[in-house]
Amino acid sequence: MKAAGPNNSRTSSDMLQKRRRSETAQWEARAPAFAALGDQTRLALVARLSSGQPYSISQLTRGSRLSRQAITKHLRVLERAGIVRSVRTGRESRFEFDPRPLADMQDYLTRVSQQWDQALSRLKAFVEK
Amino acid sequence: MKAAGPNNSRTSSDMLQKRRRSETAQWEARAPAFAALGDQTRLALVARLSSGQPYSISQLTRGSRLSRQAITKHLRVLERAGIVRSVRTGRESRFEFDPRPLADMQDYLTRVSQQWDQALSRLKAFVEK
DNA sequence: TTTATGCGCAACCAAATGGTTGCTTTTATC
DNA sequence: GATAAAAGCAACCATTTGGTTGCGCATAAA
Repeated sequence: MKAAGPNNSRTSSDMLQKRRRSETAQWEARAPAFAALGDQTRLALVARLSSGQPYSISQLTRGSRLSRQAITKHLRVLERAGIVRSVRTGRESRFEFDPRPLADMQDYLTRVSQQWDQALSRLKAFVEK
Repeated sequence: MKAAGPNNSRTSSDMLQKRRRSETAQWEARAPAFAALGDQTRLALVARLSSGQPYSISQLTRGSRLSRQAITKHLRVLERAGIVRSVRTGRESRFEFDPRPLADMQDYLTRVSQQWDQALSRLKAFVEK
């Protein structure tokens, strides 16, 4: 949160690091989505909303031991991450699921897993040669 | 963080909620893994480590503008989530990737997505009838 | 038109997070 | 044995997070 200080010996080769940074640029955007799912309550909310039906805040609160405002805060976190949309109808605001950020996360995970699998098979090929 | 207070009207039907809670028990365990990836720096670290090679803390620090201790803290977060293991060899401790928690996360995401897809196709079938 | 329900806003709080700095310890290297 | 490198430990700090409470405002229901 503070700015970077010294102690870092930033003087070394910078080209490779720049390249690595531009490669990672895509991933870093997914961090908020992962963070949004980094909480039990939110995981449960998403699971519930993925059933297709939209739910009002009060409805979602009735299923939990937390206060309405706590649930509201969690929903806003999910909303900022784009995982959920709120539509106000009458006096209640209903939340509905949006699967798109989830696909991005899937993407990251499979990419990482594939890279790992490839590394493993390279190792295996080398050992078995 | 505090305990739950009143304001919650916990007096209503409890059977369904208990059922829902036992269903969600599996997911909630995944929250720490999601949280561990909920940070740019950690996403980049994981991507780097998934190449198969283990890296020492200093090596990983050289690729970043943060201090060594900051990187260390991030690595410990990943380690607590089981995404990464540290093996001390000589004076350096090398971190290596462990893909298993990632598979669990994949599992959650595909489950949720599938539930969503099923809901969509039910809706479609209903409309097209 | 009262009354009840659903929600938003704001203040407040404790704990967790993400970062720094300084110092010590352990292990290589000269 | 002296020096340098890698890592650990601990204190400190500001900000974020996850929760509460109280109150006011719309909107629906009696």
